[in-house]
Amino acid sequence: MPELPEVETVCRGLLPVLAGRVLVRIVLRRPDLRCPIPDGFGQALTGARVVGLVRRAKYLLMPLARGDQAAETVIWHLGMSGRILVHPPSPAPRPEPGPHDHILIDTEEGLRLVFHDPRRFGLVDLVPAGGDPATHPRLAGLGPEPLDPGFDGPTLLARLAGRRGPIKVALLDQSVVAGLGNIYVCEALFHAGLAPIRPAGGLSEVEGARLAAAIRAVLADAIAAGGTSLRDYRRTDGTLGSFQHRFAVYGRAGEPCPGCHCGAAVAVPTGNGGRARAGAGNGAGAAGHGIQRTVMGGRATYACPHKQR
DNA sequence: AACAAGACCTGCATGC
DNA sequence: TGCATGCAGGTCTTGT
Repeated sequence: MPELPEVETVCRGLLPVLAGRVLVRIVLRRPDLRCPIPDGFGQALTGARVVGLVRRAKYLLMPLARGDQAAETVIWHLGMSGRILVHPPSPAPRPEPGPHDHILIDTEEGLRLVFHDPRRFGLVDLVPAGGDPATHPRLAGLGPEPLDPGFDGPTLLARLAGRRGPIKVALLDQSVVAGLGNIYVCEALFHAGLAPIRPAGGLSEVEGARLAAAIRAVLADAIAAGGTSLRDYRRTDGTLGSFQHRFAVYGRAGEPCPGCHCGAAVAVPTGNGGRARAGAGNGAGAAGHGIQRTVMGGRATYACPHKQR
């Protein structure tokens, strides 16, 4: 689930709550996430102060300090179903953690941070004290941040050069652009008017500029909406994001295209809150108009074949 | 280097 | 109602 906007939303929610807090108690309830929680994780956090919280791609980086000495940096990834929730201090005994609450972190002031991840595709790792997070193996190969001021058409085209596979698949490659996932790739390609099947390295300068702008616009809109909540994602206070109500194509197989309105006369709304049923989208009128679902790179792909070329 | 496919793990919706 | 099946927001590994 969590793509760049969701991780950014979590980051913005956590930062004011956590900055400056001292961590006093760490409970690892389930060590086998996607990767084993590193040895010394609890010791590294216990007694450390949270200096800040930043996002890089879909990762959260939480630098720690001891006194005025920089200490380790915690790396979080939420995988497909991960959440980080904050429970305020409570005089009453806390409820027993649920089966998927894998890491509990208490602060000096009695806040509790809970890392919850049913599918256990998430991970945590540590950057050693004094180390540069950018050189960490999981971060070193990441492409440019699409919301950085320097991200534009030429930057994107340079990353795509030489790739003959579909643009849809290339944009999911975190070494090309960092932070995009299946939802926002579908949405950005729609707004750029580009067919997902187009060879990645074959875009013109104009198309590259359009795509870069569409990526930035979609991400900015999604962040403003607090991210997308389909099933698992929650903000740190447990509330839902709302961008799922603004999808143009994702999960809308069989519905009319919101751009060119093709397929409108024979639309078959999915009526299930935005999640399309597998195989839906075949009844959208003559000549395949309306939003269509295909599978590309093993992932569901939604597009309007009329508007996106 | 680029690409395709499979694996990881669990919960949910659907269909029978 | 209960069971089997397929699908899901991500990333890594393996093989071509």
